[in-house]
Amino acid sequence: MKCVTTTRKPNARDRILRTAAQLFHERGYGGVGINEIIEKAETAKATFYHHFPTKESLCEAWLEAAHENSECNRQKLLEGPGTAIDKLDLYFSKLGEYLAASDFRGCPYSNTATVTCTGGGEALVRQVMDHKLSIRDFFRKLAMEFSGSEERAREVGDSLFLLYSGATTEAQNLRVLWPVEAAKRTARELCEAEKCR
Amino acid sequence: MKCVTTTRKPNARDRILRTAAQLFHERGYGGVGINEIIEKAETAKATFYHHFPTKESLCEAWLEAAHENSECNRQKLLEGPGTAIDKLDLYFSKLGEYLAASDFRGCPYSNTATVTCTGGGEALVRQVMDHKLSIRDFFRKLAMEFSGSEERAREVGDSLFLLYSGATTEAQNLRVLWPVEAAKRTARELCEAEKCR
DNA sequence: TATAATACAGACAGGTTTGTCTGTCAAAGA
DNA sequence: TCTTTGACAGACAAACCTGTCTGTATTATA
Repeated sequence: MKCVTTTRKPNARDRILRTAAQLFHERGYGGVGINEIIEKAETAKATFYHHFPTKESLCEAWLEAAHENSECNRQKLLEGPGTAIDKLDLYFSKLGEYLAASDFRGCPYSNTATVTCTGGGEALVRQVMDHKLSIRDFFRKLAMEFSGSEERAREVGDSLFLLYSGATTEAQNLRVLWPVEAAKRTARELCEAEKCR
Repeated sequence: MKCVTTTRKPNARDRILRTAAQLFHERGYGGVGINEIIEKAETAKATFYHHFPTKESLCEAWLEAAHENSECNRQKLLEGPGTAIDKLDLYFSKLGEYLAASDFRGCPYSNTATVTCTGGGEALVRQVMDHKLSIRDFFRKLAMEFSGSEERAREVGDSLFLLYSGATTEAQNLRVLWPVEAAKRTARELCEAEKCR
């Protein structure tokens, strides 16, 4: 029943998903068509629609895979060594590397949300929200390390979350890295101010 | 030569620009076609292309008009009464009202930038940058009021700018107002921390 | 060996998009 | 009065888009 181990060609579904991930990230969900995806993935249209009922379902699969990956990275960072400030520093450094490497394409979720706001896509909207709230939670957990109360940690976590989001957005708009550096610095200042509260 | 005073019908160009502004803001540049614009503006396609050589030029005109308006508002706020903290509070309050009133459509410039990243549009990219840098400057000027040095004002201004951007982005993604409230609170904390530095 | 699943190729439908073009009409100014 | 200008109507082209469909080939498993 399930398509478990049985595949004889290099797996068309994976090729499609990988190709779509790259193209969607580079040019956005609306900027890439099915035809280009299947062409670059070297597959047939019938094969595509065998694995994905619609283009939107491909988008969902892409965002879901990306979300699992990013959440795993945040989890590893949380569980790793170092203080919260160290981890924040590392997180923003990695963010800068990621943005520069992807030619300042910004956050795939935010970018997708701006395109799919109209025309149904309720599942996509939900996915974007879940991802964002997961990142918000990550910063909240970090803030727990140095904030007095849980309530205060929520506040500080939200501050860090906004700095992260703003840095990502404006690095994309301005195609520069200073927003990430500014966010990193502000985050550090925020944490230090919090410790002597 | 110039189209100065002479118009006999209620001015088709204005109608097109006004209609486009509304539709672009509601559904994004890529989500609205020429046909819908001219239909809702009750004009003809030939008239449209008489005033705007391309769809992109219409987008430029839209963003330019919006930029002038928003810059004027910021200037008035800067010149108005009250402390910098008062002005920041007011600014974020107005931002929340704006986002809620426009059904959390976020920043038109950022939204446009995600769509037009590919396919030329060098002028549009420049317009987005100019707008963003103008807002950055606004926060920098506010920070000058309570920051010790000009250098420090630049840093604090950037922090505020990122909070603003993050709040706008995440209010759009999550369709809620708390990011704006969190940004307002963090901005206030930042200012107060700066004063006793 | 037979079956079922996966893959391929590519035509096709029906819709959208931007932009061009032809031609008519009304009114302001020379 | 005549010319110019802006506006109107709408057909049309050419390119895209998503999704359907027919038909064939390969291969693992029952």
